[in-house]
Amino acid sequence: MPLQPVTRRSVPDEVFDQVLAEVVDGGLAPGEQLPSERRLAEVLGVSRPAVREALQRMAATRLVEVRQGEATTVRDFKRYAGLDLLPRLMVRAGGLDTAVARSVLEARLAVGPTVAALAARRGGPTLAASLTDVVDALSATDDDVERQVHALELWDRVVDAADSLVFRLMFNSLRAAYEPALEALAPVMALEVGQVEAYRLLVSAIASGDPEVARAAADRVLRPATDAILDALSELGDPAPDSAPATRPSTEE
Amino acid sequence: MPLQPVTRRSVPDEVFDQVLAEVVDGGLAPGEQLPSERRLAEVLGVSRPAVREALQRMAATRLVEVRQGEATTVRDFKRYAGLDLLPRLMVRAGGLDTAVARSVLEARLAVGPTVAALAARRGGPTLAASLTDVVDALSATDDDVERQVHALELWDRVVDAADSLVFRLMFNSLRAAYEPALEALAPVMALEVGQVEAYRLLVSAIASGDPEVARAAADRVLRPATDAILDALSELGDPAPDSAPATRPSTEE
DNA sequence: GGTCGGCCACTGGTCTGACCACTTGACCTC
DNA sequence: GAGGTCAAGTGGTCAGACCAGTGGCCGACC
Repeated sequence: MPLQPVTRRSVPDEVFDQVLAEVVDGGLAPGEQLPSERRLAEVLGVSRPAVREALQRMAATRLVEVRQGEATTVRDFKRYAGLDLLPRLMVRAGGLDTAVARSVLEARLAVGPTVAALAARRGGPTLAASLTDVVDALSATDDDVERQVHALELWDRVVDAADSLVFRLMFNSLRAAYEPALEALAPVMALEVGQVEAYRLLVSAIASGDPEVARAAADRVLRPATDAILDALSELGDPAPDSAPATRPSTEE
Repeated sequence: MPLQPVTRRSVPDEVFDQVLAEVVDGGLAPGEQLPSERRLAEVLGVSRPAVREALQRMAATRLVEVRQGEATTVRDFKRYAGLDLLPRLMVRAGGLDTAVARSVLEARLAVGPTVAALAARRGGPTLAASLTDVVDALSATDDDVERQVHALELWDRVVDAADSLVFRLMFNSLRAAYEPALEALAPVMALEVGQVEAYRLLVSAIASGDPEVARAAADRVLRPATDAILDALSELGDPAPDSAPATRPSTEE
């Protein structure tokens, strides 16, 4: 294997990940108190600023609550965490969390057509050409990874055309969860990104300016792969074999 | 006015907000370089760890890119920021951003019915009673703020019943943007949270277990106020009067 | 003259140790 | 017992130092 680039994880990143895992995987229940910054620093063998930086990021993500003079307490992440936490939850305990993957697909199927409809209503005169360019690029390659990249780019432009900040941010969050796994997903996504004709229909539907036609076309693009993967997921049920098992026994106090 | 609780903003918070405003309001374009941490600390009159903490949070939000040995550069927040940034974007430059508010309403109208449909499909036998409790509480008060709180609680439980993490996180993000403005929104939301009957229909539709009926009922709850507010927004157009004008002239380098 | 190499200035990364500000609860006084 | 006081522990902040990369300058070698 050709010399992988060295990944340098910063100390605060490391701390953040450890505490996050503890919170997300249930080692620390909501309401529980974290060790003090000094104590954590001592236990983890790092300086207090490093711990502090990690905890502040946790607080910014609404995963813990920190108040001066009191101990830092764990919040209920399921109730308060934002969509930005999605990437971290996709791969809980060392493997893909199938329940989370399922819900990503559901959300995609629900939101995609709506975005396409908005894009149809609001897209400017140059939109059609812009989208066609991307589909041309998509159809020009046989590589499933490249196709996924082009499909993402297509959706990116559709989202832009929809001119709705919330959908834009949702898309960004979902992409952030999706992109790291892009190569691993190539086999399962091949079905979707291979349907060049469906994409072309979507583009012309959006260009036509009819929201409902665009909505239906988007559904046609997304549904086949969504259904197929959902079926596959429900078949293999809960366990996620293959990958390494959980590695955090949470014996720590 | 009865002695508001003192708000203590931490130094890193303050720095974060300032840099964020600079990035979001366009004072710093994507690709531009931020001053060095030392320089920023000097200019802002705070310590370097404080600046550092703020910049790390900016990086965690994907608003800047920081690499050791190089200057920290601004990223295109519209392309990379996640849904968690929404609260900060709602009130750009001192007033409510109407374009953002519009898009929140659109998203709500698109996602709400889908969530209701999922809840109908997956809700357990105890769901109906749980939802009815909330609607009872909602109908028992005349105060529009309280009603909003109950409506939020209702949606919270519906989202729980939908059993889909992504929608859960979306809801959390949207709520985080919505809750701070809850009191200010009481007048405009009165129309929606006043329709007790529509909520009751929604609950029974979800309880019936028919996804499409639930979807329609949710639409009926959300659409009136959504349309009304969207109309009002498009009438008053771009300018947002009343509130204080922008206060950051971005003359700083 | 061109290129390679090292030096240097500058960036972020991390640590140490200190002090401030706040909360809590025990204790002590009235 | 009610009140205030105080000490201990928490997070908040700072100053200063050093480590670790990056990129450009510049001289030495080919």
